[in-house]
Amino acid sequence: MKELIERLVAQALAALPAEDRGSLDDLHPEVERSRDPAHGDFACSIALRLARAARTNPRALAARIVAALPPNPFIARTEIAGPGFINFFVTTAAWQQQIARVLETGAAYGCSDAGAGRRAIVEFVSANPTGPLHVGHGRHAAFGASLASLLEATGWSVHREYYVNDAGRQMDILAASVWLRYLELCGERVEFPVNGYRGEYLRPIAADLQARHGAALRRPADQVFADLPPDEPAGGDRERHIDAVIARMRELLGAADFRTVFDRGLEDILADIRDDLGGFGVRFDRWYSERGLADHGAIDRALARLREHGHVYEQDGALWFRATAFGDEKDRVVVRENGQSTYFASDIAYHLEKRERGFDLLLDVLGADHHGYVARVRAGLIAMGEPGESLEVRLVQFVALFRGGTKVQMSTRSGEFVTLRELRAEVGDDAARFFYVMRSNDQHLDFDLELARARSNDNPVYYVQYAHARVASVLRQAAGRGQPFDAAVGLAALGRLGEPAELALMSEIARWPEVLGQAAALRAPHAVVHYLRELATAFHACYNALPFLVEDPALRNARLALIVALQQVVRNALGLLGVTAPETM
RNA sequence: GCGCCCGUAGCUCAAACGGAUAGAGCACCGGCCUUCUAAGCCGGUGGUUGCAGGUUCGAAUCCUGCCGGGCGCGCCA
Repeated sequence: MKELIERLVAQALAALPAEDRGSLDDLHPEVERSRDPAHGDFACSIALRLARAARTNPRALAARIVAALPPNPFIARTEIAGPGFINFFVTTAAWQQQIARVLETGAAYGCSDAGAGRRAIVEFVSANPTGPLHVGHGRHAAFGASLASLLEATGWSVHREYYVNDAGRQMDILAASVWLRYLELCGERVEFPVNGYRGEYLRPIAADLQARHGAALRRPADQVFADLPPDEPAGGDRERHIDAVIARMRELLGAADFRTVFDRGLEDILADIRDDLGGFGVRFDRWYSERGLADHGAIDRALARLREHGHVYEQDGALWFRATAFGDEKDRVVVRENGQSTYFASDIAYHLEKRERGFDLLLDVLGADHHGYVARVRAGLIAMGEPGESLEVRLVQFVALFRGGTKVQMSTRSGEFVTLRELRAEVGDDAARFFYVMRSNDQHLDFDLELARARSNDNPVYYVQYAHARVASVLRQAAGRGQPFDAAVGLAALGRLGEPAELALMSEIARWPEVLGQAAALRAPHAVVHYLRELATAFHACYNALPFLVEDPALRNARLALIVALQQVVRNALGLLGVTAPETM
C-alpha cells in the first residue's frame, strides 16, 4: 500500500511544473504510516520539504500535488492538514486485497527485489578458535544471521562467512596449552602457564590427541621447562614465559609434530563451534582460513597494490601504510621489522580478496571494541583502489546476563554460565535467537534469563509464537467440526471483513512489506521483533473481539482467510529471525 | 589527552531521511473466561527525551559546550 501511494505521489510530482518541484528532483516521495487515525492511514510530507526549495506556501503546494494525483480505487480520499501534510484515507477494499495477496504469495509475502541481485558478503562471529563461543558471540550469531536473512529477503545475493583466525600467536598459545594438557594425561607433572588457555574444554582435546597418537608426542617435563624464563607467579613475565614454552615446544616436537598438535586443537574447537552454531540455526557458506589468505598470496597482492599506488614507505626497518592520507588517525605497519606481515595486513588483504570475489557490499559484524578498526580497513581499501563505501561495519554491543534482578558475573575463572551452549540449554534456541535481536545492535543488551525461559505471557517469544499456534488451533477446531477452511470461499468473501478489529489486523498485515524493507535497509532486525509484537497484539485483540467459527460459511471463511494470512506473516517474520513457528503450545 | 558509541516513563527499550499530541512491554491500579488455548483481551496512572545554548515553519533526531556511562587509541591478535 505504501508503495502504491508513493508511486501515485511520484506521478503527481512529475506532472507539476518545474518550479514547484524545486531543485530536488531526486527527492523520494516519503510516505509514512499516520500515527493518529484522524490523520488517515498514510501521510506524506513532501510538500513541506519541497516548499522550502521552491519558496512557496506548503499548503498551496500540497493542494497542487493532490490535484495532480491520479485517481485510484484504493484511495478513499485525501486531505491537506496541518502545515501541509497530505493525508491518505485508504478504502476497506485496499486492506482486503492485501489478505488475498498474502495467501497467494505465501512465504514470499513481504519480500522485495530492492537489493536488485547485488552481491553482499556478511562476515560475522569470526571468533578466534581458541575456545567455545560465549554469550557475546551468540548475539553476533543471531544478529548476523538475521541480517543476512533480511538482505536475502529483499533481493540481495548473500554469502555468509566466518573468518577463522587460524594463524598467529593466540593459536600458538592454544597449541601449547593443548600439548601441556596432553603431557599431563601422559603422566608428566606440568606447571600450567598463567597465560595459557586454562579452560576445562582443552582436556577432551588432549585426550583426543592421546587417543590418536599415544605417547608419540610425549616429552619429559623437565626438558620442556628447563631454563625457561620464569612465569608470573615465580616473579617473571607471563608473556615471555608462554612465548618461551611455545618456542621450546617447536624445538622438542619439530615443525611437523607441532603442526599436528596445533591442528588437533584448531579442528576440535572449530568442530565444536560449528556444531554449536548449527544447533543455533546459524550456518555459513564458507569458513575462511586466515592461513589460506597467506597461502594463496592474497597478502602479497594487497601489499603490491599499496606499493603500486605509492601508499607505503619504509621506516625503522618496517613497511608502513600511509593510512593518514585516507582519514585514519595514524599510519600503520604492514610488514614488521622481522619480516612478518601484521594482522592489519591480513585484514586489508582479506577485504581486498572479498572484492576480488565480486562482492559489492562487504558487511562486517564486529564487536563494539573493534570500532577503531573500521577507519583503518576502509583506508586500506581506498588506497588499494577499491570503493570505501563497499565496506559497511555494524558494531554489536556487549551482553549482560541477568538472572532475576541480579547480574550474572561472567568471568572465565568463576566458571559461571559463560558459553553460548549453556545459554541455549537453559532458555532454548527460540528464546535465545529472539532475545538477542530484541534490542538494537548498538545498544547494550540486558538478557534476562528468567524472562527468556518463562512460559508466561510476560515472555515476548511466547506471546508471538502463541499467536501462530492459536491460529493452528482454530483451524483444527474448524476441521474437527467438519468445516475446514476453504480458501476459495474465504477469498471470495473478503468483502465481509470490516469490523474495527479486523481492519486493524489487516492494516498490520499490510505493514509487513514496509517493515521488512525498512529493517533490511537500516540493518535493524530488532524492528522485526517490535513488529511481531504489534502484529500479535492485533491478532489477539481480534481473537477476543470476534468469533471466527461462525455458522455463515462466507463470513467464517473470510475470517479464517484473515487469520491464515496473519499466521503466514508471523511465520515469515519469525523465520527471518531463526525462530520456529509452532502449531501447538 | 584524543577519537567512536550511548543517555528517552520507576525498569527494559522503540521512534529511517528533522514532521502533526514522543510510543510499546514490564511494574502498579481497575475490569473480562458456561462459548474457537486467559500462554489472551479492555481501561487507567506514569515524560522538562542527561544539562545549557544554537539552527528553523517544526528538534529525541542536526550544530556547539558541559555532565554521566561504555569502548578504542601496539611492529598484539
